Amino acid sequence: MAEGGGAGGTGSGESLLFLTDEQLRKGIEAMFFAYRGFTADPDRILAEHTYGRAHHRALHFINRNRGTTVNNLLAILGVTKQSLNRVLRTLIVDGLVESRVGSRDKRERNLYLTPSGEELERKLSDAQRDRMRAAYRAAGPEAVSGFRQVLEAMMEPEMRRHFNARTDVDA
Amino acid sequence: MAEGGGAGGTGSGESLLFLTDEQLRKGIEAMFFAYRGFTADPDRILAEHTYGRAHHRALHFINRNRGTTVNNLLAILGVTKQSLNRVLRTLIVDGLVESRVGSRDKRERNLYLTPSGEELERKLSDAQRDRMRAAYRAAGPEAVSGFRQVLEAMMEPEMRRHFNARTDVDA
DNA sequence: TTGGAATGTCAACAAGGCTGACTTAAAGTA
DNA sequence: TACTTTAAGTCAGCCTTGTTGACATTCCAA
Repeated sequence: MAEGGGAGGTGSGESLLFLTDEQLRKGIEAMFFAYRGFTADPDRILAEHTYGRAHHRALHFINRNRGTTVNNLLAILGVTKQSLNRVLRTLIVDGLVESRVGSRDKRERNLYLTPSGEELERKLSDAQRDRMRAAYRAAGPEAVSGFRQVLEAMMEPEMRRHFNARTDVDA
Repeated sequence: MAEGGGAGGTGSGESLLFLTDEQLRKGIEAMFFAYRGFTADPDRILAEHTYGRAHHRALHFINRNRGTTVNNLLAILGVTKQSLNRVLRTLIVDGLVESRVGSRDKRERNLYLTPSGEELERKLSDAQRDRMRAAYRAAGPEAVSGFRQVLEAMMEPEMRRHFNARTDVDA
């Protein structure tokens, strides 16, 4: 199965045969429907807290890049600072995120989750990981590898950089 | 690789070993970053037309299910009728979508793309398929199969039904 | 003929994007 | 030292797209 399906290939593994319009459109729809499933569980939890997806994203990436600066978070999330700031402010006021003045550069703010911030992040993350785990199990390890390869190839180069960047910078 | 990695398995192919917290979190981030890439090209085109993603989705699914009813579209898109109606109205006024009274049931409206609706749909779709094609090529046919399997497993059952439903109902 | 289904519309609201302008503080530089 | 740049935060206003709730119309079917 790995190489020669049968018909098409010239032998160099180009395999253009499966890239039909229909195949590509099905891939597009798969992304659309799957993304809805992907966000469904966290969305339900967030609604109980009057938070939205934007809060989830902030919590997620602060947790993954502890001590990250606002500017770095901006680059990862790809939104304007006004938009992020609105979300960040509520998280800070609600005591889920702590903003510490940078030690090296005092203009910067380093962001951390507080214990209750970690608690909500874990709750959201648990729900999302449960679904991801179930999907991975259903599809099997080989499928997971392919899944990751296609997703990575689909990213904008700038985002791929962030994706592959070392988490847990801390410094 | 498909079966015995080495360590973990009891032999019954459970393969729990790769489902670490880190693996799952990377999968989550991959979905996030990839979805941004997935929508980036159509978004740029839509901005020129003062349309948004909601318009794109409507055009896409009307094109795929020609003659679909509003109710069916509602179920596929998973939004309220008021929300869809706002988008649909602008597309009808702008002459991209035609709404015909149902012949069997005159309460229903069957939706079709007009020639200019098809033109915009194709433009958006071309851009999105180009990226999908590039990702598929970069990852290879086996990866594509895995990609599709994981995405399908991630959908809500209701959405999976729509995903697997026959397109081009027309009737 | 009456009830319910499908559609459409109005109003009001919220989340979360955006732009633009501006302030403050710190750091870098000429 | 004086000027410029950078990081962060804020205010105001706008847009899209989602939500509820109320209500009118049409028309099928019991």
